[in-house]
Amino acid sequence: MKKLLIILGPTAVGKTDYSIDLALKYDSPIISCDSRQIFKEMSIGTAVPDAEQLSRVRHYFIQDHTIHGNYTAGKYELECVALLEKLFNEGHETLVMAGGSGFYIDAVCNGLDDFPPADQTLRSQLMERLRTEGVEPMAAQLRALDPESCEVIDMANGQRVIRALEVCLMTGRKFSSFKTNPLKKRSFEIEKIGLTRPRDVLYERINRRVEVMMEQGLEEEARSLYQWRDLPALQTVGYRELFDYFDGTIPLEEAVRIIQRNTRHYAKRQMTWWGRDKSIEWKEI
RNA sequence: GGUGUCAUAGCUCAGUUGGUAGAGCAAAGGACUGAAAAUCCUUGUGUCCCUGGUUCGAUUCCCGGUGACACCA
Repeated sequence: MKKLLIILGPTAVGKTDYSIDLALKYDSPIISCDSRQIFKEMSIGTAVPDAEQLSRVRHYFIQDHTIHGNYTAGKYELECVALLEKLFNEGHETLVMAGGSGFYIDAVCNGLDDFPPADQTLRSQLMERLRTEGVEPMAAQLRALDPESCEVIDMANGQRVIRALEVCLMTGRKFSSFKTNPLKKRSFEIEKIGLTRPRDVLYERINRRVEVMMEQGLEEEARSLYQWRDLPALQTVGYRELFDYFDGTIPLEEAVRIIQRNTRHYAKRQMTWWGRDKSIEWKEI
């Protein structure tokens, strides 16, 4: 049986080096599963593998999409599963996947339901409403259209309410009616290995890595992307904080400190996401 | 050596006219179906430096320690 070996873990834990060793061992390319390293416009702040690492193993989904294309987990599921099928058909027995985007990993492992993708015009209208009216009126509208959803989704979460509302409005069907949780059958076996480190060690690595990013020129990279700051792809730790600095809202030192803190928070959220996945075999490195 | 000030959460500090305490920052826990590095929810973690005294009761007042800082020698 063909096998997909997934290396996951919080940011800065050391997935890149670990997965390269593993890929060499299995003579596999690395299929990245990272919602930000996928963008070609970003590199320092997303900590993509460096040229030397990329030359040792063929990588997929590293800097091969644009921030202007509103990429989503749904697209990733389609593209990634298609790629996996192709590579397995070419003869690979084991394929190595590595990344920290839990939602993307689950999309590949279990599949997403067949919700319609967002309509950008409607999406921006709803976002504008959220900005001006707040969540409550929109939550009330959703409650009227789809009471079942209100039981399940967090009605204080503007993003979730918008998404559910937009599906209801687009299709005339209840958002909840799409949600059937059918585990999609994959033609390969899946093994998940979670890399972990003691919390204090991980936080130390994160703090240090942010400093290194600054030395490598993160500020310049962010400046070159400043004009696109409103794109979803740029709602990313390491960039937004510098955008605030460019605005003059906060001093540079403060921005760096907040990048470090937000990265720590992000790592913690990743661990929470994986906490309930009992199929992960954890390894302290 | 002398005098003075201070000692409270991980950090910086507030406060209790004596009834065992709260802000900011940091942190912890959780949710998650096409923005997911996003978005949202919840939570105060404490020998109030240590002995002893006064008191029904001391983190608070008093004596004595210890430590830090400042000034004077």
